[in-house]
Amino acid sequence: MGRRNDHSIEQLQELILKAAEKIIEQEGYQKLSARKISQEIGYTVGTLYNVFKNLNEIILKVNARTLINLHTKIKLNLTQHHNSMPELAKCYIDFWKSNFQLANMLFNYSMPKGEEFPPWAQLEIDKMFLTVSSALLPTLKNNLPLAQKATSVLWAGMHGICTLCLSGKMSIISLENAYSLADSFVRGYLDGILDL
Amino acid sequence: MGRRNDHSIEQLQELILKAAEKIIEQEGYQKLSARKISQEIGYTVGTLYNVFKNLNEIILKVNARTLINLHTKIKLNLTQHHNSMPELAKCYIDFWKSNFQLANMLFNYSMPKGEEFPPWAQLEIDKMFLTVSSALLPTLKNNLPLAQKATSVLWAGMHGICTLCLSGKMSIISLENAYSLADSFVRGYLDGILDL
DNA sequence: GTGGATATTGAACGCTGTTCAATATGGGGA
DNA sequence: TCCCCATATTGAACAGCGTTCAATATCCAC
Repeated sequence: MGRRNDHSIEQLQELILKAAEKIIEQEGYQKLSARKISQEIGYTVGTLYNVFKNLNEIILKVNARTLINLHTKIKLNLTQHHNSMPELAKCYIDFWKSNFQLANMLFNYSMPKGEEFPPWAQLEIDKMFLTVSSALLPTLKNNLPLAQKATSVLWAGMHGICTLCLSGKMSIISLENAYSLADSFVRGYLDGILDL
Repeated sequence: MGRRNDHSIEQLQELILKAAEKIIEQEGYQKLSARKISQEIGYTVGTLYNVFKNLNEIILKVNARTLINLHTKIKLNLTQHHNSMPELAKCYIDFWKSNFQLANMLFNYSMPKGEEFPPWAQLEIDKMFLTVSSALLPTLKNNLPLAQKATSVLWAGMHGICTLCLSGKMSIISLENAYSLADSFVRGYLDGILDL
């Protein structure tokens, strides 16, 4: 068709990422394909590769958006509920519930062999860790190493609960008791490490 | 080539599953392909489809083997260490470390849309749950509902720790402190729920 | 020895990510 | 106003994917 100039590169980026997110939420990230995206935005495959290096880069950018989205929700929840970890756990489950496919991709997508995780992604994750560990610090007698370890454990634990509950792989762990498990986990663990 | 009769169907099954496991451990399950398996075993693709319904079925059978393997290790560990949960946690991490790609597939592979998780897979998982919750029961004052919930939490938590540590996605949660996190988690949580 | 049963093949189909020469067009200069 | 060139856009091409199935080559019973 030749030159069209309907959209700037920035607009195309946004179109592509929005389309990718739509497809992922509808069909899962394994079903995402370059041709589907291009069809969705009314361009052909080639255009995607003018705007992004490849599909991997598109997925990374979508993950970055999901991550920032999650971080924003976490910060809001912490201020609203005065750094309550049980409340944060609920918030985390809610995020997984309403963004299951995107959250799934965020944590399960693995780089093609040879490629390295981009530093900005690590940085964003580290920032989120800092947000949580700071909120946790007062509860744990301002013991910083303990707060960091607890953050890791809480994070990994909530990740496990959400993954297993929402994937439906463990019949015993069903969605309805995700909240109940998370509550038992957060309260039990925080209570336990204060004793030890 | 026509009829060859080098191997019985059972032998072919074993050849295929062994080859699949080899490829998965080397390259990850996303890189598994029918043509790679067939090349590995010295047959052509068509033969795979005489023995198994499709690639999905092969993956499920590999997962079943991994699951049984894990269950065996768990049972052995529980008897060797007198139902110690911290020891079981170590055992679980070790299993993930030495079978990372297979464990990864076991927990992350999701069925093609429309297909349902086979009942025998659910059954095997439930059996493993029972093994752990039975071992946990005496520690928790023979409170069965509590033991079941605790098993779910411990399971999900260990799953999260292993996933995040071994995928290397969280720079803060590194492999070296997987054991340390797991220990804090198991001891802290079990101590905590006895208090609450 | 021969014929039928069947294990094995491999080409074919429609999908995938990615590349890149060809092309059609918007906009600046004359 | 017209034209030309820079370039945004295209779509055919390639290799690889899962899956199917008609053709085939071989084994085994008779």
